[in-house]
Amino acid sequence: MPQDTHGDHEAPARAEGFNHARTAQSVALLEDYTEMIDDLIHEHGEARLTDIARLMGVTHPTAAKAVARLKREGLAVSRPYRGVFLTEIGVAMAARVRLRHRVVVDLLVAVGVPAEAAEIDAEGIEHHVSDATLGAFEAFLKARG
Amino acid sequence: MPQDTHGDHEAPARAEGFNHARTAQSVALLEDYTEMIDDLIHEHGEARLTDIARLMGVTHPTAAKAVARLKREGLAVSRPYRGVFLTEIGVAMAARVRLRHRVVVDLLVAVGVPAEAAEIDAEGIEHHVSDATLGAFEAFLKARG
DNA sequence: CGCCAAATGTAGCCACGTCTACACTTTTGT
DNA sequence: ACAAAAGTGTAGACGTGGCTACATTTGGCG
Ligand SMILES: [Mn+2]
Ligand SMILES: [Mn+2]
Ligand SMILES: [Mn+2]
Ligand SMILES: [Mn+2]
Repeated sequence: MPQDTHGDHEAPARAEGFNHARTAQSVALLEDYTEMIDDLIHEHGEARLTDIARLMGVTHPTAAKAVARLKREGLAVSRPYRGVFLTEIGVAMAARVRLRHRVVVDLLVAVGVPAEAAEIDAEGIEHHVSDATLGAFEAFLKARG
Repeated sequence: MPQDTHGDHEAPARAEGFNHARTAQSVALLEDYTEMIDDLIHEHGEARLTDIARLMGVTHPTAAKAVARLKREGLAVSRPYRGVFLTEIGVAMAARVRLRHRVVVDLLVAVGVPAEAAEIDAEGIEHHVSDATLGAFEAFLKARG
């Protein structure tokens, strides 16, 4: 993972995209989990670890470690054997991530990608869409009606 | 990384996108390095480890490990203290990856993303673009002239 | 030719994300 | 109320991708 001691100090222009991609990847997991937890809370009133794990397609210890990282980074809170909840920051991230996810799917569909492929690919693509790109996507979609 | 023992055996539909993204990420590094090595060979006749490292934005031991993985997976060959070369499979991957990279950048630009952001974001996005999506991108671009 | 700088190899550290296996707690059902 | 089932915690293993530090080889140059 991007242990990111610094690394960027004199990277050639060519390397910029790679460094960005590495950074994006390191937050992708946080984004997916916060969005998922937010979804579960809205749908079932709480986010149980088992449900998180099942829907993320991982085993429960993997989800537990992810939640531990969310807590460490101030995005979530939880007490032993109880559900997981998002902090204010976590909720904000979830909202941002959900919007971007939807925009990406819509953009893909708008340019002709089949809905099913759009959903699947968007799950990975979304984490690499910068604000500039997101803005362009929104403008493109708006100009389409 | 996707240690992928199997995992997918009874994943709910919701998890499919996440599993795909994890798999894509596990080959992203191979794709970027093969493309870079191919670039260097075309530009300088050979791909030296130091150049690979510098252009990828990592230290040379990191690049060395990546090359070791490329060799292990049958994508590259090299002898100690000499340059790195791609196998037939490696060359094929590089060609495929380069095409997809270009199509992604073109698509982004076509929908209004600034060129600079398009280049940077494409470096991450490309690895999550399925064949179906790539085909749709190409069709969209063609229909634009 | 021989030396020195640059390139490459290698060892070893760390953080992460995944898993299995097992321990413990909570909930459920009779 | 208690036993069984389900959920959760935790330890430990593994592969990966970063890094630093140091050893070795190559190659160019005086
Ligand atoms: Mn995602
Ligand atoms: Mn998403
Ligand atoms: Mn890339
Ligand atoms: Mn690329």
